[in-house]
Amino acid sequence: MNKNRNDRSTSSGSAPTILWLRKDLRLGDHHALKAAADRGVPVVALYIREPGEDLGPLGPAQSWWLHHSLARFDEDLQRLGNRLILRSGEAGKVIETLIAETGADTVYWNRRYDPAGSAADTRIKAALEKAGVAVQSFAGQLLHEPMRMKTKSGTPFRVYAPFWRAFEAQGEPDLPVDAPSTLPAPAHLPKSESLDNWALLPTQPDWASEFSAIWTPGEAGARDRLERFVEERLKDYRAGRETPARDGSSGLSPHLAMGEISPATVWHATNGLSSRIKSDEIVAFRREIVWREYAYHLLVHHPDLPRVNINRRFDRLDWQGDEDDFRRWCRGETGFPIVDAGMRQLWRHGAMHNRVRMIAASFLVKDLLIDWRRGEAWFRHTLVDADPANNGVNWQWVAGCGADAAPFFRVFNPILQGEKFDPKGIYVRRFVPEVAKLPDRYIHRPFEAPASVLAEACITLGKTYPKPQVDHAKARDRALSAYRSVKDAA
DNA sequence: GCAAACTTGAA
DNA sequence: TCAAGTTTG
Repeated sequence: MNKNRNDRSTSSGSAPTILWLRKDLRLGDHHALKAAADRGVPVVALYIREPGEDLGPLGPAQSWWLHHSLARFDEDLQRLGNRLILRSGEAGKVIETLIAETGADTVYWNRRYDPAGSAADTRIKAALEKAGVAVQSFAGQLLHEPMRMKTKSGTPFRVYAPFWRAFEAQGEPDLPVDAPSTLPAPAHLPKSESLDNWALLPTQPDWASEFSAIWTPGEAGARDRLERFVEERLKDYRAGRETPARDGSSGLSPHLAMGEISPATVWHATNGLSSRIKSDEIVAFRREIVWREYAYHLLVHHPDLPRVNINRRFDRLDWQGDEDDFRRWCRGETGFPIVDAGMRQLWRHGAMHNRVRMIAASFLVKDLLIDWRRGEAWFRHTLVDADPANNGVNWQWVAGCGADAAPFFRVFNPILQGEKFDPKGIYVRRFVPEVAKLPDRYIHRPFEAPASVLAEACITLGKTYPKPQVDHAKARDRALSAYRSVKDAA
């Protein structure tokens, strides 16, 4: 710990390290933070509100999350004897300014992998090094570096299964590193902007009112969520994650998206449990963690994937659907209860059950024939777990224009999917109370219920609950012919 | 160059 | 049963 200090003492004394934090607001398993602590000089912990990311600013749901995450992280830093410094502006300029203010001679950060972010980092690193500042970047947002994995022929993977096998062949991911016990601050802390002035919380305060009942942003909340998941839900993961009413998923995605917990921490929390929990369940969960790795692998090799069809043949697809169609989907007024339940859960909770995401997304793309990019944008706006890689990759998967060669005729039937995965309508009734009194038999198809049943359930279709936006069978045929024409044109 | 394989389906 | 077409080893 003292070695570095002695090395530097002749030139720069105890010039501080700037620790630039991004979507890695945690103390545990944070390689840049650990390395900064180990230097034994004061650390300036910096978070920059940058003007534009690739896809524009964070959506309002994730901005709500960021507000609380920054506040928690500042509290955590205070326990280590430090504070979080907030600044706005173009990152390179902000760091230069802060170097001038503090006399820092070193900048550390954890790498990011979104195309705009990593390109910016490369530029900033070059500029700082030219100015004589030492810059070091660290891994930690992913289990393995996404550019490292290659097929036997040296190309990037396009298909998940072989990617998974190659991932497994790399052996266990590195163990997480511990949080440091102190992180000394400089004698004079640089000025910080005020978090409240950043106005990250929604302007309609009632919008996010339910978020805080469900989510606890911050590292402690993430670790608590992980612990409870491993204790309670992992043993029945495969069935639980397919059952919207039970929601057996881990709920870790927003924490991972903000870097409040590292994937290595999550991975290794599922080690050493084999006596209590079947290995099939653990593998199933790990495969989901590795899907995130795979999404970043694709994003690195297809930097425009959030906007551009990976399979360019789909550029010619003749999308339909008007503003009103789109608005009804956003609001959960499609007339298909499972879709509406999902879209309303999204609005109320900032998240939607995985199975229902597929159903709702398929409905937008196939039944309404609306461009997947509009759905992607809405999800980015409303999801607390919006992730530049996952969101684009999964929308492209649903739309059929992604890296995999899924059959184009796979169209989810919202009625059958509802009956299969929410047979008792528990999930639907929770989010679509106006159909709650329907018997199970009609809960996913109110438009087929006899008049007497509707009357009994106090439903007037078109008034108390919407008529179905499309006839699914016809919509399916329309989608198939649109997709077929793209195929034939090739 | 060939065979096997491919997250999540519908009728 | 149907019905694609590419990726990977």
